[in-house]
Amino acid sequence: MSLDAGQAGQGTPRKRADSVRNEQVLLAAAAAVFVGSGVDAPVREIAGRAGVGVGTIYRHFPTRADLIIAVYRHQVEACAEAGPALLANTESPHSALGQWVDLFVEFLVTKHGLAAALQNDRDGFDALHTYFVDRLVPVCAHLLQAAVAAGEIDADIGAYELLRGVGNLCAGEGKDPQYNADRLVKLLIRGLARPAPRRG
Amino acid sequence: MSLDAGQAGQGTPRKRADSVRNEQVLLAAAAAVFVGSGVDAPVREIAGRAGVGVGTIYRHFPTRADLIIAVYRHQVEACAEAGPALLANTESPHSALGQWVDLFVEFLVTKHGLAAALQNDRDGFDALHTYFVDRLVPVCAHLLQAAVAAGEIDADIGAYELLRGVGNLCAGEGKDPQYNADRLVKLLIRGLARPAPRRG
DNA sequence: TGGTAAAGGGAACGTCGCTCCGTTTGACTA
DNA sequence: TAGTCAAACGGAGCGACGTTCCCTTTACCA
Repeated sequence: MSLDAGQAGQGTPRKRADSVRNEQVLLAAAAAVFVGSGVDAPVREIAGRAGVGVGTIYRHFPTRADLIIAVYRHQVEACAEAGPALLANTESPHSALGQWVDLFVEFLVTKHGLAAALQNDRDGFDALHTYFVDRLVPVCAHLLQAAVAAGEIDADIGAYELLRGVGNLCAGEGKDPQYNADRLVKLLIRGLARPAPRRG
Repeated sequence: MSLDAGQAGQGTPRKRADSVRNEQVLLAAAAAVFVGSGVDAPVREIAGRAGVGVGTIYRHFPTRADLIIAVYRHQVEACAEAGPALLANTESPHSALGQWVDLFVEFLVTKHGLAAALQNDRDGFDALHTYFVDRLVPVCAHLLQAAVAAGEIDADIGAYELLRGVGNLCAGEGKDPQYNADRLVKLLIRGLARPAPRRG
């Protein structure tokens, strides 16, 4: 096994600054391209958007699966961190929940691509899936809780249940032009809202 | 819908002889290549095996889905016709059943490829699927019946059930090197056999 | 048997994933 | 601060692919 990584700060911080910067840029570019063109998007498109050469991509992510996995973890993390941030910056918790679910839906594109890319590696996929569940369910639960506390929604749905439902709504998205998952998800979230007290 | 095909023999038999011959050759070649290299096999490989140019393939089957559908129908038909033939030419009906299931398994490669190629067209796929069931279940039932009549197997399994079971055993075949569907199918068929009467 | 439209064949084009290697650059040392 | 050097970069280039285009061949009918 190689302990070469230079984060423990033994004597020499190995990673060059431009390298770590490019890795971040690549993850962001790949995420955007996946959402726009699917996970089968050409490598050159990702490189172009990131403003780097294709060689750089292959240096950081030797296989397409490596790239997808990295984007996936990156997005799980970003999605998880966005939850509390949205809650803090948005007046209504229910609205924050809606915005957060939008992020979640975008991210599902990568997740579904991941499943296709890891057909061979059931174990690897399962590991990433439990990571995904463990990381995001609490965030969603937190948002739900806040909305309940604010009296905006009822407390009759669980976080896992909601995420699972949204995920299922997005299954097969993009295949059938008749089917628009986004719209259905929006409706679902709107349906969570407690009816406003009648005025009169 | 186009009724252009020239089989009703109005005035002029439109189709040229070499055209129909090449179409048959192409279907056979494509079927063989699909089994050997999967449904994503290069067009040139199919053309090469058929001994024709790539242009000829595109003339007959403008899209890959067209080709796969045609191979699929062709194989369903061939598989259906092979049932009675095997029964007539093989001493033991149970053995005939085994050989027939081998054909069926080969054919499943195309069927699974079909599902992938027709993601957009759920209706088209469903139509082909019911065609497949309607055509092959009776053939399988006939083989089972013969084996039962010969006292080689028990009558406790239905044709649909058996085909479904074989189909499920073959799901995901080729992805995981640990998993060999062929072997399991063989075991399943062998398991149908009635134990030979004890001697002694 | 000759004319003709259908069918065939395959070179050629554009795109893709991926590699390879000359060039650039960040980081460490003297 | 200047010099050194390995790590990182970029993109031309390779081989393989799907698809098209057009010239050649051929089966059919009068």
